[in-house]
Amino acid sequence: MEPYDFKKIEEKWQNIWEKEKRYKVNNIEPGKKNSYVLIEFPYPSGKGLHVGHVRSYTALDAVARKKRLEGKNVLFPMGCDAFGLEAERTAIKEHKLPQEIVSRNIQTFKEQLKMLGLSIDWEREINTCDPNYYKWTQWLFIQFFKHGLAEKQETLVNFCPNCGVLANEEVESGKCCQCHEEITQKPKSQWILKMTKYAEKLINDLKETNYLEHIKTNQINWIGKSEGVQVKFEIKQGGSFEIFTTCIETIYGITFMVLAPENKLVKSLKDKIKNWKEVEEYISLTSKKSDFERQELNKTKTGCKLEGIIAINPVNNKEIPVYIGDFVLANYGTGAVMAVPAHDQRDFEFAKVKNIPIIQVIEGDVTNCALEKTSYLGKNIKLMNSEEFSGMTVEEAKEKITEKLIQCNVAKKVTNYKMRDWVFSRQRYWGEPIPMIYCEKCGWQPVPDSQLPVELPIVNSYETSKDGESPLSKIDNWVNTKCPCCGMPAKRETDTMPGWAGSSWYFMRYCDPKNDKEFASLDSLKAWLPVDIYNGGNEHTTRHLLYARFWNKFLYDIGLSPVSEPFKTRISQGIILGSNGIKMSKSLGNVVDPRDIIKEYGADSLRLWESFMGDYSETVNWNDNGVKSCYRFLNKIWEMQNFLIEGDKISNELSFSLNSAIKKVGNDIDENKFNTAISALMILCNDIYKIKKINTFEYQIIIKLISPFAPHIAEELWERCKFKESFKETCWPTLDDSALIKNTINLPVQINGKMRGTISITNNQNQDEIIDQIKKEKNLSKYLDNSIKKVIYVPNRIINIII
RNA sequence: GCGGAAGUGGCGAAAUAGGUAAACGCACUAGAUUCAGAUUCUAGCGAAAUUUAUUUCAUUGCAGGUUCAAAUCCUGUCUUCCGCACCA
Repeated sequence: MEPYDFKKIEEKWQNIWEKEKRYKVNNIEPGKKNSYVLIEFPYPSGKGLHVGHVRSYTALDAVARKKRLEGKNVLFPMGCDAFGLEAERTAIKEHKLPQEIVSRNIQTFKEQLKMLGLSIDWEREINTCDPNYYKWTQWLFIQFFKHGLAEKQETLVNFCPNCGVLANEEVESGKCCQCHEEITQKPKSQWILKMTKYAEKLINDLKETNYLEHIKTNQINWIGKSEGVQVKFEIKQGGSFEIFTTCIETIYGITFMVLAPENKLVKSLKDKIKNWKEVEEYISLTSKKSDFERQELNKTKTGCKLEGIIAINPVNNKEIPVYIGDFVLANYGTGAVMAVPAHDQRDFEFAKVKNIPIIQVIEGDVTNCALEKTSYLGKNIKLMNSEEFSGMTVEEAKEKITEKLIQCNVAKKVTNYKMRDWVFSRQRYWGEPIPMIYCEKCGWQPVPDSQLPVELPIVNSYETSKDGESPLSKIDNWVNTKCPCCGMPAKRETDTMPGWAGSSWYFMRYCDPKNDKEFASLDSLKAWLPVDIYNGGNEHTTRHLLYARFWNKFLYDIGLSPVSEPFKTRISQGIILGSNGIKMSKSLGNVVDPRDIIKEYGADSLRLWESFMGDYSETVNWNDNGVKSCYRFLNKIWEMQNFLIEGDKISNELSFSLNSAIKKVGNDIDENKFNTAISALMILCNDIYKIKKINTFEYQIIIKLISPFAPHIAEELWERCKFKESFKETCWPTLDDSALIKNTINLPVQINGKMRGTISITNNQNQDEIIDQIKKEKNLSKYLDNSIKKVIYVPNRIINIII
C-alpha cells in the first residue's frame, strides 16, 4: 500500500471539486431542505490568510459538510469586504490605487482559501467594492432616505488642522497619529441613519434568535434602554431646561445641576453668566477630549460654575446652582442632569471637589460614598428629607413623585437609549459614494435608479484633505451635475459610506448574487433566510451584528426581506495568538503562515488541528507541534487499510466504540464543540488499533465521520476502497442507541464523601444488593463499621455511604 | 469608567443535570526497531511512601459559604483578554 501522500491527494480532489462544481448550489433543490451556513467575509488585507481565518473557515466548512451528508441543500458562500481605511492607507504608502491593492489581495486570498479545500460555492462570490455590488448598497441607502431614515445632521468629528477629519483609531491621546497635532472636536453636517427608531425592535426581537446569551446581553447593553422621567427646571433669570433621570425618587436631594459643556443652552445664557470667560475656557478644554476620556471615572471630576444662573427645583422651589461639567455628555438624554451627590457617585465626587452640600434622601450610609440605586432598589428601603414622600419605600415614592410632577405639568415619562443614530458619512475616498445630489432649489435629491451606481472616479490624489472635506470634493467635473428633479446645476454629495455599509446586507446578496434588477429577489431571500448559523469574530458581536439586523429590519418593514431577524444563531471563534501568547504580527516575527503548514503536513492535518486545539470560542496560543499530532492521526486512519476485511454490518467488537463515536461526533459538530468531536474520533481509532481489525462497513462509517474535518483523505480512501455507494450520495451514519447501553457498570463508591474505589454492578441493580456487595469487597469494607448513618445512591452513577 | 468573557497538570485541554477531576493530544523519560537520525511501537508521566502493588496526601486564580458530594451553585476578591460608536 502506498503511504499517505497528502500533497497528491489534496491537489487531486481540489481539482475534481472545482471541475465538477461539486459545491455549486441552487436556490431550490427538489426534496431537500435548505440550510444557510454563513461566515463573516474577510477583509482582504495584504497580510493574506491568517491561521485565525483557517480556524473559523474549517469549522464552518465542517458544519456545512455535515449538513450536506444529512441530506440538506447547503449554501456556504464567500466574498470580500473590500472598502475601508486599511486598503486606502496601504495604497497611499505604496503609491498605488486602492482598486489595485484590493484586487491583488483578493487574488492571493482566494488562492490560499482554495488550498484549504473548503466547500464554497465560488459562483456566488461577492466583493463590496465591485460597482455591481455597491450599486445596490447605494440603492439601499436611497430607500432609507425615501423612508425618512437618512438625513443630514450636525455631529462632532475629530479634526486635525493638518490632516482633516480623523477616525478614532487615528487619534492617540488627543493627538493626531500622523503629525501629532492637537485634535479638536469640530461640528460637521453629516448623513445619519436613524437607527434609534429601531431600538425597541432590536431589543425585543432578540427573543426570536438563538444567539449565545452573552451576545444577546451585549446587544441589549449597547442599545442601553432606560426608562425614566424628563423634568423641566425653570431658570430664575429666565428660560428653562430639561433633564432626564432614572432616579426621580432622589429629586429632593438635588444640590446642583450640571449641563454638558456643548449644551446649546450655555451659549444662550452668555449675557447672564457673570464668569463667561472662565466658562468659555472650560468649553474649549472639553472640545479636546473624546467621550471615552470624559467618562473615565477614576479621574478627578472637573467643571465650572455658571455664576449668576440659578435653577428652581419644581418639587420644593428650592434655588439650585448650575454647573457645566465634562462628565455630562451632550448626546445622551437631554445633555443635562440633576445632581444628587448623596445617591450618585459621579455627583458625589463632583460635590466633594466643588464643596457643594450633600443632602441624603434615602436611608443608609452616605458618609464615604454615594448610596446608589443598585444598593437601595428592591430592598424595601425608605425615603427621608422628602416632605410628604418621606417614609415611603423607594419604589412607591418613584411612582408618587412622578405622578405629582406630571400633574404639575413639569415632567413626562421618557424612554432613553444609549445607542445613537448611525453617523454614515466619511470624508474618505475608499468607500461607496453616497448617491445624493444637492440642488439649491429642490434640496437633497437621490440619484435616480437608472444612474446607479455612482462610480468612484479614478483619481490621482485620494488623501484626506486639510479642510475636512472628502477628496471627492476636489474633482469639479464629478461634483458638478444636474438636479434630477429640476435639471438645474447641482452638486453631488462627496462623502462616502463607512466600511460597515457593504457588510450590513452582504448575506442577502449571496442569495441572488448576479441579479441586476434587484439587490436580491424576494424569492431567493425566502429560500435561504434566516441564516441558520452565522459565525464571526467577537469584535463584531455588537456593532456589525446590530447594523446588519437594523438593515434587515428596515427591509422587512418595507417588504423587501422575508424575515424580521436575519440570523437564527450567532457564534464566535476565539482568536489564535502567537506561540508566545502575543497577537501575531510581522514585527514580532511570530506569524504562522497556513501555507507553510499545508506544505509540510497538508490541509487536512491543519484543518483537523485547528479544530482540535481547544474550545472553538476561546483564545488559544499557536503550538507548532500540534499539527504533527493530527498528521499522525490521519496516518493511522490511512494505515487502517491494512486491517480491512469484508463486512456489511457493525461487528460486536466495535459496536460500542463506533456508536459512541457516531453520537459524540454528531452532537459535538451540532454544538460547535469541534475539539471533543475529534478526540472522540481519536478514541475510536485507538480502540481499533487495539483489535487491529476493521470491516469495510465500519471503515465507511469512520470515513464519513472524519470527512467534515478532513475531506480530501476521506474521499481518497472512499475511492480506494471501491465502496459500492458513491461518496457524493452517501449520508451521515445512523446511531444505534441500544448499542450504548452497558450491562455492567463500574460504580464509584464514596465513603463519607471520599472516593474509595469502584465496584462492578449490573445495570439498575438495587441499593441493598450494592451495599451487600461493598461489604464483601475487602478494599471497601475496611472503611465501614456497623454504623451506616445514611446512603445516597444515584442510580448507575455513584453511591456515597455516610458512617 | 461602562459592558462582556475567561482563570483546571510542564503545555493545549476534557468533565450531559452538583456525582470517579485531568478524557484526547503535546512535551518529556525509559525500552524496542534502526549503522545513525526521522518515523513507528511498548511502558511511565500531581506529590510522597512502598512489600511494585498498593497506601497516604494534595489539587480546578485567591478567601469564605451551601451540600452526603462543588471545576460546576452563592458571597467577596485578584488577574487576563475583548468592545466602547470615523478601523472593519
